[in-house]
Amino acid sequence: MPELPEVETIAHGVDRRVRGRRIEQVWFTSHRQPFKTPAAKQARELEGRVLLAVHRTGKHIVCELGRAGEEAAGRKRSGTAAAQWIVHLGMTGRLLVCAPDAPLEPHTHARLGLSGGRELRFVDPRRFGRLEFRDLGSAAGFAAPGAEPLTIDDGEFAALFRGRRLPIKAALLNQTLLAGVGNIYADESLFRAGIRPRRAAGRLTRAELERLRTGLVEVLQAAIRLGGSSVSDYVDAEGARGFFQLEHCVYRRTGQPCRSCGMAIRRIVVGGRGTHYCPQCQR
DNA sequence: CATTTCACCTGGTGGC
DNA sequence: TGCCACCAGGTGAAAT
Repeated sequence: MPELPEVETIAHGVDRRVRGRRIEQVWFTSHRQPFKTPAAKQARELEGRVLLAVHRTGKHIVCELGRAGEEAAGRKRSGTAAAQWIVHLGMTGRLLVCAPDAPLEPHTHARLGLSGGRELRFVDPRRFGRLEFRDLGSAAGFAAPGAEPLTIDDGEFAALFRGRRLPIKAALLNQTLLAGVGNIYADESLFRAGIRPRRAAGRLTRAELERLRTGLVEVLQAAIRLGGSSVSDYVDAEGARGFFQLEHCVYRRTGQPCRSCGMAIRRIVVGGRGTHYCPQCQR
């Protein structure tokens, strides 16, 4: 479900609600699929640690953790992290902060009981999400392989696609090139830049690449401002929907008139993913 | 190596 | 109402 703007919204919301809290109890209610680190090890490692900060890297949510037994840091200060809990939401994952007596939703795989009486819950019907624990004493901190779309400059952006023959749409989705772009924002940024999704990535002109980077940054920032896109069931850390789906120009608008020229939006398949574009505005 | 396809899961929707 | 095909915000392994 979530791409960069949705993950950013969730990470920020979780951070505000859990920063400085201690993880007092851990329940992992599923023992297959979502655990990149074995469930028992995660449960053992998480218990007693303080949540220092929560932030986004690519599509990953990174929870910075203090040492077990460390003093709760309070809401403002954040000490040096000793470990990380890394959450990837896959297609349908949700990370929620709620009251401990809130009804337990189906497919709740993890519950962290926090000091101050709230719970952090991981819910994921399709189980494409992943939970990982990292001890920073023995492993490096999490780093997404791809570049951050919000901060990369035009030169680096152009270099990502040089010599590549795959469709630009598929290249945008490749997380080892850019971290955080998914199906919605790939389609929306290509519309803003006036570029057909099937164009070979390495064949785009310098001017087109600049329009693409600018369009991508603008669409991601606009989506973050509106709390992300709620296409079906996406909600943020407190269960609120986003509103950027109302601003989509092409994504899931097959057959509807282009907001710019009125021509019917077309749907094709590129790289195995549903892809939407305006045949008039995108060349 | 670069690129494409498919499997992994469950649930919602729309046609008949 | 029921059944079925198709669709889905992601990724990584296997095949080409």
